[in-house]
Formats: sequence, structure tokens, C-alpha cells
Amino acid sequence: MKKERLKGHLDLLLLAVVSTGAAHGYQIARRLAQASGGTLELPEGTLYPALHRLESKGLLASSWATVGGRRRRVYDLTQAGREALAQERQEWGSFAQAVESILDSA
Amino acid sequence: MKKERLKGHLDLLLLAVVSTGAAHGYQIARRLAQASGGTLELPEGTLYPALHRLESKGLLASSWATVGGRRRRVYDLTQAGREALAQERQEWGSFAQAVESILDSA
DNA sequence: GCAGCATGCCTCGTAAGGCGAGGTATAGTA
DNA sequence: TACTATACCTCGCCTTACGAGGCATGCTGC
Repeated sequence: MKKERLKGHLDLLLLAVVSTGAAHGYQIARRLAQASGGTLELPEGTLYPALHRLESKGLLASSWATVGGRRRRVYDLTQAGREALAQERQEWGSFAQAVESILDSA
Repeated sequence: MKKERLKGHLDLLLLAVVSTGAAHGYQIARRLAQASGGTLELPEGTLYPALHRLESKGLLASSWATVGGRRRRVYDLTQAGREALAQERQEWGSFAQAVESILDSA
């Protein structure tokens, strides 16, 4: 999979995954990999900065938890995050449709 | 439309459009806008560098033509370009499917 | 004639963002 | 003791889309 494919779509993906329930970083990565059948396996150098970005934009909120001696940062959607997700979903829809129509006409 | 959405998918789009027949830059942009129903209107600062990139990668070949006093650079797919297009198509397919399955599960 | 617009091409600099590499720490298992 | 999985982080590189700017031709309307 070409690397840059994700660019611009990562926020949508992360928001969507977290919308199924609060989760910490590792867990988000696993959900993503699992739900995509292994296609979307994102490296940590991608995941964590993206999560921080979303939090600083106010779309995610985090809190620390310690489970079995390991600390985790648990993320959840904010209201703004839910709205952003809806927006992103819509934009993905029209983008994907546009690409498909190019491919169909070719 | 968020800007970065295109990132990583532009090559696919350009290759696909040119695969319907040799075309010059402006024409490619118009075909793209038309076939996508106006969703994909790319600025020249995006288009021309991308075309040059594809040519330097050997996926497109260009030649100059003069029509009605205006010069045009006409692009066509190379064999490598056709192969790259097939590859890109496939990758788009699995990417789009992966995204859809995330969205479905959310 | 001249303004304005569509056609048609180009380049430069900027900014964003994904990722590889590297670092840290805990817990369980062989 | 060593390796693996869990779990987090940051730094710097690199690619790439795009805005702004520039140049030239031909047609239409005033």
C-alpha cells in the first residue's frame, strides 16, 4: 500500500473508530487493523501524533488510566468530534464517489 | 473539500483520465472536473507539477503540439503507465473498501 | 484600439502530515 | 536472562498539494 494514501483520511478513520467507544492508542490501532482486515495497519509514528492533533483540535478528549501497571491514555469523542466525524463522512462520500466516477469513465 | 484528500490519489486520477485518450493539461483538468461532476477541480499549481512528476517517472510521455497558435503539451500513457494505473486501481479498491468497512462498523 | 476573458503553459515557496527510527517502561513467558 | 507484547512518546525527513505569481495567444465586445 502506497504510503500517502492515508493522507487527509486519517482523521476520519480515527474519529470513526473512537466513535464505537472510548479507546486508547494501541487499541485504536488494533481495531483499525481488524476492521479493515489488516489493510490499515498504522505505525506509531503516525498514530500518536494524529491523536494528539485531534485532541488539540478539540475533537477528542483524553484521560489517563492505569491497568495492570501499564498506563494508557484513553480517548473519547467530544461533541465537536461527533460533528467533525459527520462532516468527514460526508466529504469522504463525495470524494470516493468522484474517484469512482473517474474510474468508471476510464 | 479538504485539501489533503487528494494526496496520494492524484496519480491514479491523472493516469485514469489520460487512459481515455491522449490529452493536454488543460483538457485533463476539464475532463476531471466534468467526470467528477465538479468535485475534482484541481488548481494549476497541482496539475502541472503532477504531470511532470508522472512523466519523469516514465508513466506518461509528452509531445508538443501547436493548435491555433497556442502550444500544448500532449500527454499519453506509456506501457509502464498502463501497468501503474492497474496497480493504482487495485490499491484504491482495497483502500476504499477498508475505509468503508471502518465506517460501516462505526 | 483596447479591455477582458478563455486558453494554455510554467515555477517558486510554503505548509501539512505520514512515517521511520529511536527512546522509555511494565508484565508475562520460556 | 531474554524475548515478546503492551503501551506511550518525539525528532527529523520527505513527499506533495497548492497559492501566488508570471508569460503568451486569440476571440469578443465596447
